[in-house]
Amino acid sequence: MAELEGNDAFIDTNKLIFGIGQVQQITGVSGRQLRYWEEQGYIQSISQKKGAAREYSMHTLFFIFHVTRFLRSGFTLQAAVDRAKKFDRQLPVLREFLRSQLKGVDFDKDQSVLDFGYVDSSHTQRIYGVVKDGETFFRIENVD
DNA sequence: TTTCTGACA
DNA sequence: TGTCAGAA
Repeated sequence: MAELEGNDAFIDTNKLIFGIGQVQQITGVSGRQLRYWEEQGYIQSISQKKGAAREYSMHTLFFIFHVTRFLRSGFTLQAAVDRAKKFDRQLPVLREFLRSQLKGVDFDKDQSVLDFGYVDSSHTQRIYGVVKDGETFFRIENVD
């Protein structure tokens, strides 16, 4: 089982800035909408002063992307934003859990196996997450 | 050329 | 929300 490398970031994602034109191309949201959403307080641009060109953080870009997904699902703008915010709060938790609990990933011919380590402190069982044929499920195995 | 604000449909 | 005008 290969060990997972440390998660030290090589790129400071906080320095990845996007202009409104780039956001339009990437998310498909029009500049008119982006300005309106900001005016309504749904999104924020980096220090939006006077007539200066707006700049968006990568985090905001992701947020906008998620809002559009919920909009396509039929939610109102307000509801889509609420959903996106909720999703945003979940990400750090998911990342923390995976970073600390995922021990490694094995790739077999017909399946991928995620090693989540021991089930408890007794270290008698190990739990795996399996991805096979488009399905996902857990598997617990006794440790020799 | 791109973006900004304001305004009209 | 799209689009247009006039100004950075």
